[in-house]
Amino acid sequence: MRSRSVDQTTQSHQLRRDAELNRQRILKAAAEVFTERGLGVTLDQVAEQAGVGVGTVYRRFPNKEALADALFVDKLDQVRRAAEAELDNPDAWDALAGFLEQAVTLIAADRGLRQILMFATYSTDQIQQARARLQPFVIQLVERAQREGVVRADLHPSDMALIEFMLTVPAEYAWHVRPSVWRRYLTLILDGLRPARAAATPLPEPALSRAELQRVHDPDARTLGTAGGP
Amino acid sequence: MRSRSVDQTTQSHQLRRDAELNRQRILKAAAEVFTERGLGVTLDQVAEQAGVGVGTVYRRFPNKEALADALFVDKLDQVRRAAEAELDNPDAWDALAGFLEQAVTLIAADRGLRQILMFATYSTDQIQQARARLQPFVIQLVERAQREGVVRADLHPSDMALIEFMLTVPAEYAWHVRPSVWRRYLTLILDGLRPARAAATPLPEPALSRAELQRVHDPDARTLGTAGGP
Amino acid sequence: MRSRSVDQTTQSHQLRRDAELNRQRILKAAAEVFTERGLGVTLDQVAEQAGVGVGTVYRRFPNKEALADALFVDKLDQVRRAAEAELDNPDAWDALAGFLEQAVTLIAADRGLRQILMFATYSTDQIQQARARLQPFVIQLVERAQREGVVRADLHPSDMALIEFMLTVPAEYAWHVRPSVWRRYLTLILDGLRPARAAATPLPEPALSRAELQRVHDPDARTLGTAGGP
Amino acid sequence: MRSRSVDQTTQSHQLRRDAELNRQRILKAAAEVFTERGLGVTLDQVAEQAGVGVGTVYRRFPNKEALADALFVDKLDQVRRAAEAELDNPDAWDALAGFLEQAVTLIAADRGLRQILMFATYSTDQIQQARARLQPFVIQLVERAQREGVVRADLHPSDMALIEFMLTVPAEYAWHVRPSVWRRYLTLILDGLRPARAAATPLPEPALSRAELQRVHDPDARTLGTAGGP
DNA sequence: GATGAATGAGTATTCATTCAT
DNA sequence: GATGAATGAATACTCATTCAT
Repeated sequence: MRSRSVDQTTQSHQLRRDAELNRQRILKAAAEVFTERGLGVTLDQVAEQAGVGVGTVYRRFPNKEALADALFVDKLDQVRRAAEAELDNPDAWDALAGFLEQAVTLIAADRGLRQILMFATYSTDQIQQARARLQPFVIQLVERAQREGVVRADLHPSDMALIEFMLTVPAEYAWHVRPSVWRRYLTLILDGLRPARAAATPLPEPALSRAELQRVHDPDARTLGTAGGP
Repeated sequence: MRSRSVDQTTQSHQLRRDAELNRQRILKAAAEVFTERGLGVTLDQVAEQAGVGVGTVYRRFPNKEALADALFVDKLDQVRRAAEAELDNPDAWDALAGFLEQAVTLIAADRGLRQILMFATYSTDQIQQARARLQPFVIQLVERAQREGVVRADLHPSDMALIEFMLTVPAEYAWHVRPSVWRRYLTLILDGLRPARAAATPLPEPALSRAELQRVHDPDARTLGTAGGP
Repeated sequence: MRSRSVDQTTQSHQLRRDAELNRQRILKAAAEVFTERGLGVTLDQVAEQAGVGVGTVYRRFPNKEALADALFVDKLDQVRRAAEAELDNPDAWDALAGFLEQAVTLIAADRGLRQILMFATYSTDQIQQARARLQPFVIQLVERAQREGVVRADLHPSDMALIEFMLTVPAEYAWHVRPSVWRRYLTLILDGLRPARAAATPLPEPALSRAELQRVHDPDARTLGTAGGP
Repeated sequence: MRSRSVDQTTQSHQLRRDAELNRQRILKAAAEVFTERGLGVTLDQVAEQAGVGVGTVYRRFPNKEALADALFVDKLDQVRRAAEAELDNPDAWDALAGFLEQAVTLIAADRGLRQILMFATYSTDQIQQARARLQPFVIQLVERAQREGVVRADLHPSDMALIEFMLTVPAEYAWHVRPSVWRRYLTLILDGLRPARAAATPLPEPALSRAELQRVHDPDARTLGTAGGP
């Protein structure tokens, strides 16, 4: 039935299409408002942005967390595609480094996601599965580099995730003053990942200046109030 | 020192002392509950732990944020003392590395602080001043190491803070399963800080296992709900 | 009877039959879920149990209340049949007592109905009519008993309904610990209905024990929250 | 300290007095709105009636149920006083009957309470204690009557509560058309409580007329919607 | 100064009902 | 007719902050 690809005319499919459309709208809206204003936003705000009623959001996602998880799953799959693509890179080191860069680029662009990384439930089935889909590619990237001796031997594939998360910090921290500063620290870490090296790789970004440090947190965007930590 | 300087009526003296005592009690209580339960606790809880009324907390600190900032200032001063102490270390590299380790140890032990680092206002006068007090020591540590050629030349003193914050991530992330795992990443970064090196320093902690990754977020301790992000 | 009367296109005939089938399905489903979980269930749950969409429920019944009323009408008709049957009982007293017992048995078995009795609209036309259908039989039962002097003279037929409703209370109250305890109070009331009597009829059930009283309300089943009372 | 009765001047007492005053205001308001509109009212509505903020209500009572329980405890204590008073009645039967009448009068006057009787948690400590305070007096009333042979021998003290609850039904049912009709059924039950009797006691109220039956439920006051059953 | 009582805006979530497909 | 997606008003409860005592 579904294999007739383009032409789907049954009524129930019609409905599903509408519903799916709304689901996409909601995810898009959530990505937007989470990115702009962080996880603290109301699902009402998400609904408004999506142009649907709150009830609709709740019909698709049992609660805020589930919505955040869905976004996370989406992003994990994008990261997987990046890993997959880098496997084609003939240079094992470039592949690994390129993967990290792309992964952090994806994550660092999305403020909501950066928070999700710290707060989301990592035990959701959905997330477990997305993680499982990503894992093999990362393992290949790491093991190939180790086989070729271009990365330190004691690096473990699971370190990759932590490194990505760590690089999230400069991105979040300097979001308002210099969002790209995380590349400086990526270079630093990459230098740490080498088994041995003759010289330091020049850091690609200047450090945050004193002035930048002072403007680090945009007062408008901040709120500490009811912040329930993990 | 303070108890002798100015001559005032015993009455007001008493009051000042009481007030200061209360201030200390509140800070101590806040450190405790923030550490145990994160920034999400109510000020009523802080007040209760301190054995004072909420009103008293508000008399000492204009709002919750200011209290968090004060704790941060406290911690910055501890970090300063660590930096100061490491200046006596005859080995410039050991001094720098030792400082980083101590700094992260101080920060990583304190859950509330880890959250403050992501959420607190960094532009408070108090914080600016504490930062200013710390800065010269860090500069000395970095510059001495650079002078002796034991650290990469393009490291900037302000990088140190970002590195500390980054290492906060594995600490926070793996808090329930292996709080010490951040040392693994400290070693990695230290290797990255070297100007050149013949071999990789063995990583001191095993990577998070698959099982640990699954238990990363303690469901009891998590809450996303009204989490107001920065 | 209905299948023969009017001659219509098979089409519309079919539709009517389907519609009636659905109506029955919905009533059955409603009876089931109301009985199991009380009136608090959503109409979505009723629809699901019936295997139809919510929209279909609303096509058959203008709102939740109307559905409840329909169930009540159903039950009233069952009660009517009980009354009708008892008219054949040669003993006027036994007929009256037997009717009460059967009526309460019917009502007490159904949790949703017990709640409907407190909350439903009693002025619906449907209900008025069902009541009207029942009334003559009750009148006969009462008047025969009075004529034979086996029941107090000042009993009014309309008292019967109130007595049934009253007996609903022990049934609802002790639902989790001893659903049959209402028989104790039926006996008590029957003794009160006698014009005169030489002795008390032994009560058929023990009173609720202290332990039973404490378990009266099953914490799992209770909810007060948004309970909209009458 | 407190024994100095009238003159209390310590500050903390001052505050307690205010708080207690508000507590009383809230209880009074709750009794009023519960009585008028049933348990379905919002605590916001209770707060408004009391002239305080919702927060204040929640400061005194953790939730709606606790407030309802508190009212119930209050009422149980009034019932206890009624029982206590009736012990002085030289006629054992009159005492028992008088107690029932007073108890139902107290309960039937309060619509919220009638609902609480069906929905409240009966396992609260507060309620257990209030019940424990009442129990001995009821036992005395029943046992004295049994000793004197004026009540049926198999009546159990715990029956008294159920009888009161049962009589709540006509009160609730006929609330808008004839709130006093429950007396008719009290008489009936009292006749049932006698060990033997020569004649029926004339029922003190006429039965509900057909017209009254039709007006039984005030459409304004009804709501079925989210009614969560017990 | 200290207290803790009071406040009320704010939030996640539910569910009866409507309506486009 | 049937479906189930969409709606959004309504509700219980929290907590940072203020202020009377």
